[in-house]
Amino acid sequence: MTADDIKAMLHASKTMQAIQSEVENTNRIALSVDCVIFGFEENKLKVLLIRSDLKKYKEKWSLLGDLIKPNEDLDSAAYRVLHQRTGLDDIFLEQVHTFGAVKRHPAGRVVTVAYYSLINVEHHKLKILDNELHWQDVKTVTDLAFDHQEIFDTCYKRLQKRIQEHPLGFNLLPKKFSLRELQNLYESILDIKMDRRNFRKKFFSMNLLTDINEMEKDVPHRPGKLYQFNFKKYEKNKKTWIGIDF
Amino acid sequence: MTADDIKAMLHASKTMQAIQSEVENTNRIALSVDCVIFGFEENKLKVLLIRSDLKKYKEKWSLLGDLIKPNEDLDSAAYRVLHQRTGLDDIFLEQVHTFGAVKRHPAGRVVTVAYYSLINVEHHKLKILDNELHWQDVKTVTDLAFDHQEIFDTCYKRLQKRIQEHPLGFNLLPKKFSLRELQNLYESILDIKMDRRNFRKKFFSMNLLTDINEMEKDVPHRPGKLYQFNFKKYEKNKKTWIGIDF
DNA sequence: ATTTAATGTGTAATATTAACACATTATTTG
DNA sequence: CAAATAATGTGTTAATATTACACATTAAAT
Repeated sequence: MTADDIKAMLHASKTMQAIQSEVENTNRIALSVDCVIFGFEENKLKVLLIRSDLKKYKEKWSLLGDLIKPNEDLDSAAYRVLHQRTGLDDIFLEQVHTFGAVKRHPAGRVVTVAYYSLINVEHHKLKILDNELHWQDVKTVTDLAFDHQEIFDTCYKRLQKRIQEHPLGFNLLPKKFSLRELQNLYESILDIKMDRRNFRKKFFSMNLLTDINEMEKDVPHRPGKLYQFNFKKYEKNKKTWIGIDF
Repeated sequence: MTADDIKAMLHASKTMQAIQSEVENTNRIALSVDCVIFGFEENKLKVLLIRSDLKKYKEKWSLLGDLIKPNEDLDSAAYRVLHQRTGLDDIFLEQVHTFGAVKRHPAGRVVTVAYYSLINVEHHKLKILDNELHWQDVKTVTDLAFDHQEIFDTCYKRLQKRIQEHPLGFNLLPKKFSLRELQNLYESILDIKMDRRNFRKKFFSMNLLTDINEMEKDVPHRPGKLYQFNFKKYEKNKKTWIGIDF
């Protein structure tokens, strides 16, 4: 579509002109993205938080976010925030919900699009030198700044749901992992205990794991086998996942 | 929080000032809501569409939407659009996804928050006098204006998923309905055939239906019993719903 | 009185999920 | 080097949930 096309369209439609005028003038709103960045460390599900900008919220932590630029796609903005903070590309990212209460942010009307992402903590460990940032156990996240607690809760619930429907968990693990690590991951995310035999049976029956004939090293007990995630057969296994009720 | 509090905060934080300035000036974007309004009529799942504003898209249908006002909550904007078009209050509404590609709308940068809603067609039949509006069978929705096809597809998939997890379907039915109507609804939404006996067994076992001791009237065959939806026991039945795989 | 088009009902086979225990192995400790 | 430790690895049975399937019944229409 050329500029002339657009002009022609605009002249052709009164309604359209009205929209155009509104778009240009009064009805614009600041838009941001906020990312709930999950990582798995020390057998705990953690979230990356930053000290709040505002004096009033100085003691509180908040999610990582930024304003969306006028020429930037939503997802690009979310990726930008992630890349800036973690140095990682190619990150799992899912849009969750848009929060737009008029008074949600003290700086004025800011509507925010919330994403969560799953990252492999090992891959970017060196990047968090900044002491404004830290990884926090999700179980202890209770009082974030602004409406970020609500955003976090919503994203965490979404993750809990998704992980029972799709094999997302692998994004949080190193390339090679043991079944214990995998089960710990699920147990941390869902905050439940699972039966080891049934868990193993389930994953093996789904053909998602490739046995790479390596063993764990430097563990103070009998080492377990290491596996890799096998994406190939995933599509065939959409039906049931981990049989956990909420 | 008083105005002075805000002022104090703003002076206290350089970053905050920067945000404030950006919020006020350059980084604002037009925001809209678009609603995929579902209705159930003649045993078909339908969607309410409006003829497109734009000359270029004159032959195409589009979703109902409007710009969000600077002092309006997101959900309020969606409710407003629904109320304006259907005259109904107290409508089932769920936010689905926010679409924000820079070039998604020919009128310039407009980010849109998509909702779907479920309405009882009987309740508002009289309101659609406007010939710019019509109900269209979802099966024939193939070429909407702008990116509305993508929005529609996303919302329809969400509905298909949700209806297997929660008892939303009742929002589309009259207060009293037969099991045939209920099953037709599920079959239309999911675009599958279901076994009648198993369907009935499932719903009865969930204690969601109240037998009101009335029968269908004016049907050209043996009339069925009428039921009402019973919300009371819903929370207890979160686990399984209609056992359909995707 | 017959045809029509639906309602209403139960059981058996299959698949999935849940519960449950013991021998094995590498490491660490005494 | 023997014992203790802390994990891995493995199979079966019971309970539950899902699927497949057929015939008598009823009210209205012809």
